[in-house]
Amino acid sequence: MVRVIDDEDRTAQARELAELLVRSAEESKAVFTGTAAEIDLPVPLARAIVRLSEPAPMRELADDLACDRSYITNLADQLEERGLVDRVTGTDRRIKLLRLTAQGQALREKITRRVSESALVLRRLDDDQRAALRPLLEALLDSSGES
Amino acid sequence: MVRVIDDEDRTAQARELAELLVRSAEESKAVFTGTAAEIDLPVPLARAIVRLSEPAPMRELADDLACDRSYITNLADQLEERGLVDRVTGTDRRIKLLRLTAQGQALREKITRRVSESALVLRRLDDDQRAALRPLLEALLDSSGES
DNA sequence: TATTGTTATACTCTATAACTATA
DNA sequence: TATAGTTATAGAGTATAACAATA
Repeated sequence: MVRVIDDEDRTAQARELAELLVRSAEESKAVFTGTAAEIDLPVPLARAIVRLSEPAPMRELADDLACDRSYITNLADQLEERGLVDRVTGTDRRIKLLRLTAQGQALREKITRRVSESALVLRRLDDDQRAALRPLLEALLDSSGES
Repeated sequence: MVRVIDDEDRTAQARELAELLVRSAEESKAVFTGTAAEIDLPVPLARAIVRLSEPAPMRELADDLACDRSYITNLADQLEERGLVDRVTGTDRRIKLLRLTAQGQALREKITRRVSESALVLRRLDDDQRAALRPLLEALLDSSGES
């Protein structure tokens, strides 16, 4: 008895799989959201802090977070108000680096530690499962085979 | 030579994996977003239409889409303006069912067909890869092992 | 009294366009 | 003239609270 998968089945199953994928990612993101909430920090600010492992030009942050420069100004203002970053003028005086304050660094460590501890990929998958998952996601993301 | 994975490695790799997962889902969602754009329909309206395979109480839709009842009213207004749904009073007269019009149904079919055709899980993974991916995502989502 | 849907309002996230300062 | 950041403004998406109708 040969296992045959016709196109209709395949499509229906693919849809289910895509939904699973999106839900998995959403649950994973929920861990981050929850951590940010515990710390009483809006998610966008938390995301910015995590990227600031070292001082970075605002422009660079805009590229990293895939958003407009003006929005980074907005985030920087909020982070500054909370005493979490300083703006440091660069040697090219047009550039401003965002640098975590001591308080900002402490918060960054807290966030990354908590997120790591509760990451779903750690809590729900074992080493083998993680090893199996990676190449599949890489194949999914690999745009070299783009149609 | 034994392959040892210490905790620090594991955490770093898990973070990478979580990022891959989120990016995969985002690319998958981008397919949906692109389809909605082609059809000139805001994403939330497209999502609602997809759920309406058959008439459903607004309340139910709110549960499905995990949002507030008032927001469903908002969506329903927009869908109605576009001639894509009707509001049908239920036998319990408090309830209103959202029902796709002929035009709405046609649009729904167009959306689901296009999304299926361009789904990343179909275009980038083969049958075996999809079969391997599913149980991993299920393990990730399985909350029975919740801590 | 509890539930469904509606209204008015407001908040969060993010972008666009025009601007200033520096290069 | 091109680039970095800023300002003012606007838009999308979504929620909260108070309300009306029905159960």
